[in-house]
Amino acid sequence: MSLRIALLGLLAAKGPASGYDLAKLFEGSLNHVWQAGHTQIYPELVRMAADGLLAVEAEGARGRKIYTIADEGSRQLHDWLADREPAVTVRSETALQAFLLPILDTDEAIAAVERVKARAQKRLDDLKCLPPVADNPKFGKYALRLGLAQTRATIEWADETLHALRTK
Amino acid sequence: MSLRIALLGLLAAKGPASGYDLAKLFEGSLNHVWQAGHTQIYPELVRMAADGLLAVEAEGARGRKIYTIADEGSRQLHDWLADREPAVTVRSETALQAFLLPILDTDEAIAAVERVKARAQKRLDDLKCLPPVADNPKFGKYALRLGLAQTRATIEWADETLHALRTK
DNA sequence: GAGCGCATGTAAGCTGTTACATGATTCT
DNA sequence: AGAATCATGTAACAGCTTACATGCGCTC
Repeated sequence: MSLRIALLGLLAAKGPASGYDLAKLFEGSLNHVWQAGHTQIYPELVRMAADGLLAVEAEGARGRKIYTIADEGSRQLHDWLADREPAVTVRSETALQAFLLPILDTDEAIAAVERVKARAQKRLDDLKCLPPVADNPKFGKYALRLGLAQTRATIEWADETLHALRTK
Repeated sequence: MSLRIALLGLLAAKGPASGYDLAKLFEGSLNHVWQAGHTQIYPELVRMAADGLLAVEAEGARGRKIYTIADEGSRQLHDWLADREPAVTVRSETALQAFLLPILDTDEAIAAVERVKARAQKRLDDLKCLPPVADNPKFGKYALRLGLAQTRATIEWADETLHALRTK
């Protein structure tokens, strides 16, 4: 379901696009928020068109199809954004490692937390140089700030945890 | 894979337990870190026993099986914790809503962010009264702090975003 | 015309969810 | 005795990943 919303959102932000375009856009903009590869995107677009959420605007060389958002698609996108209570299924390997940290002895635990910190640092850097979505700086702005805030929180947790591990 | 680790970790923390015990423990402790219901846990335990990660210590009334962690299980748990670079597949409906916020007009957007904030607030409260895992306060301590830090970051983001939306 | 990147797709397999099924104990 | 809840499971389906397949268009 959320994959549909993500695709509708990208089409709303960028206008008509092919599956390939959307897959690229996905990677460059939504990646820190939702993930999907082309193998998931292509068939989903077909289903969405069959369900009347998208229209095929044009068909070009080598089967390239340009999709546009249809009225029903806009409607569902808007309704989801305005009404949906977001589901909160957390599945974080990082948090799982944090949970089980006491199983390791101190120096192994320190190494593990250092790894978490390094990753978060890298992510922070990546987020800082994300390009705007379809030259439309509004889109993604709030999600970017949310990502930054949460990543900074992770780094602070790592520092605090390293300190606790080292002074015990 | 991570489900196995979570189950191994709980068995390491708590000692011998049945599938039902583990499902309850999961819900009460790991829920903010990883999710799994009994329909996923029961068959996984059977497979883990078949793979030699667990041993069936006893079989009681109505098919109740008590699992213990086997040496191979301990080994795999330790190796995963010590070596595994945690995968970072983010799939957050909240972040997706944040991403697409500009599609809504201002008052709808404000309402959506208010909802996010209320949920985060509730989660914060829930986290604060989590019981210790199997009377073992070490386990889950670090993950709890990580959850708190990230949830607080979300609340701060919501406040900042509400302010931005209201003064424009 | 050979090689490389572009662009689209299919298929098998794994993970996770929802719905259903069933017998055992405990409570009233 | 009947109802609730404990405890274990199965089956169908939805969502996602990995691996494979293929053909077009451009460049050298």
